[in-house]
Amino acid sequence: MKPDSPFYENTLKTLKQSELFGGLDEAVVQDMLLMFRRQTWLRKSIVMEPEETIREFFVIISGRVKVTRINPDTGKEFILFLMGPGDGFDVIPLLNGKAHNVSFVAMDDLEALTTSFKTIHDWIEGHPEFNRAFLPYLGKQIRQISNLAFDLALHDTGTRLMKLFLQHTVQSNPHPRLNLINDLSNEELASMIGSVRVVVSRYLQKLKKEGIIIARRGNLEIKDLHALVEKVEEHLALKDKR
Amino acid sequence: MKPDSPFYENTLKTLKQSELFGGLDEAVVQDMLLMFRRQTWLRKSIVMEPEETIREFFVIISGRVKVTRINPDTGKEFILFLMGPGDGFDVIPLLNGKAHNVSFVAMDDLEALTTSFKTIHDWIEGHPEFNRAFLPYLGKQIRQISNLAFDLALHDTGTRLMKLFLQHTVQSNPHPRLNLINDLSNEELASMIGSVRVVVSRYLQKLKKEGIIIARRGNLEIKDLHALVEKVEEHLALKDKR
DNA sequence: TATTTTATGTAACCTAAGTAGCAGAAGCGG
DNA sequence: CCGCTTCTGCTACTTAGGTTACATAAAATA
Repeated sequence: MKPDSPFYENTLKTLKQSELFGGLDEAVVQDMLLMFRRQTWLRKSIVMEPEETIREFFVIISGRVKVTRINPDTGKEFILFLMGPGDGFDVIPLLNGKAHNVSFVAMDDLEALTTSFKTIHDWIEGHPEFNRAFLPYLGKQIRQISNLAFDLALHDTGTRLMKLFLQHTVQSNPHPRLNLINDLSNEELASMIGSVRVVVSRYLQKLKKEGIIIARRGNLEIKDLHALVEKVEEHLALKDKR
Repeated sequence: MKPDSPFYENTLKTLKQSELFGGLDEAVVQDMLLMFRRQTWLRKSIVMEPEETIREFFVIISGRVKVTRINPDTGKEFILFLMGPGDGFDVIPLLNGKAHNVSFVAMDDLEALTTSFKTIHDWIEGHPEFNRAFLPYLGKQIRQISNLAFDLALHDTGTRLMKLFLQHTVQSNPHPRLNLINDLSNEELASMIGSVRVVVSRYLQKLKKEGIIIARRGNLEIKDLHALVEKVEEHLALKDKR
């Protein structure tokens, strides 16, 4: 992407705010931008399949991407995590050059930067300072995935759903906001916690009746964050008493 | 550890065979050994708690370590993974310096090298070639954990148990060997797949009756690997037909 | 060897969560 | 505006897998 591109300013701004590139000198980011090209996808289109994970590297400028695997036998989908503006993927094949068995699917109309894997590798070699952001970023992802595994193994579906909400809640006035997941369908929420639509719907009804959340088609809101936090803890505590 | 230590030869040998240090020049490994000290633990003792994960780094010389988290409310334990000789821990706090919410417990009498986090950090800075082994090692762990999460979300308990066996099977004559998990109790197998003892026991009985495994107290063997592989696939395929 | 501890097998029972099916509501595209 | 598709809510039903309990077997310890 060249500095005279109509998208240049906006792209640069997004990168400067990102966790992965925000800490670098602006000059370095500008150098880097020269190696990327801008590309767009429509909502619901597949950005990358497993075999391609060792060819191209992407950085999201706008829109969301889900990282999923599907059980080929039941057709059931599981979303490993969601990514938004500033996130880069796929970082795992960067580590050992082997393809990663997941698909990347656009959840909104998507705008991303893309470049070949080789370019990224060369660039990392030449800019060791990048590791100061890259390694912690990686660390955060590993923790997130481990937590997901623990939750699946140790908590029931209701608890996992509430924890999902808490994880994506950011404080703001007058109501806390639900980052990244506020407009997901019950179906998609279900595939983030390893469950199915009907069950998620059941729990959502309960939470609505208790006045903890507000949920309409495509709009989810935390009404009473305090109660939600308490309910997650209490739920666990109750089990304790048995 | 100094070269005149009675354990020196054996330790060096283990490191040279390990994934993490095997690729380094012997001289470099010898340098590194000077910074570590040897320490031992009894079976079942706690090697490290979450708060300590940013203080010391360990490399296993002999024995196994399980990486676990316990649901404080139900007491249910989940084993994220097992580590054996040559494995190093904890690598995750190395990435971003934050404590990792897991405990490390010795499953056998354990012999490990240990050094301060700072020493490791300094050493990594000074030996960038270490990254050539470290990053792929990290990649392998992330994949393993992701697969665990997918399995928990997408497969039933029986399938997860069989997949656990397959993952730890290494070809050898006359029978395939079950690496790392061949002597685990039903209880421990259960906590590796997010289930409970009774259920694992049920599935083990079935597999025994079908002549696929041999299981006695503290000794698990794959009798018919081919049938096991087939059963995992068939199991999935059956579901498909429904 | 006797005694205690720990692991396993198995049965009866219970419940969370999944399946199937349908009606109504909301949103979308023509 | 109308028809079509996609979501949501809800009911009835099924089932995997968790809980509890106890007897037996194997190992550890005295």
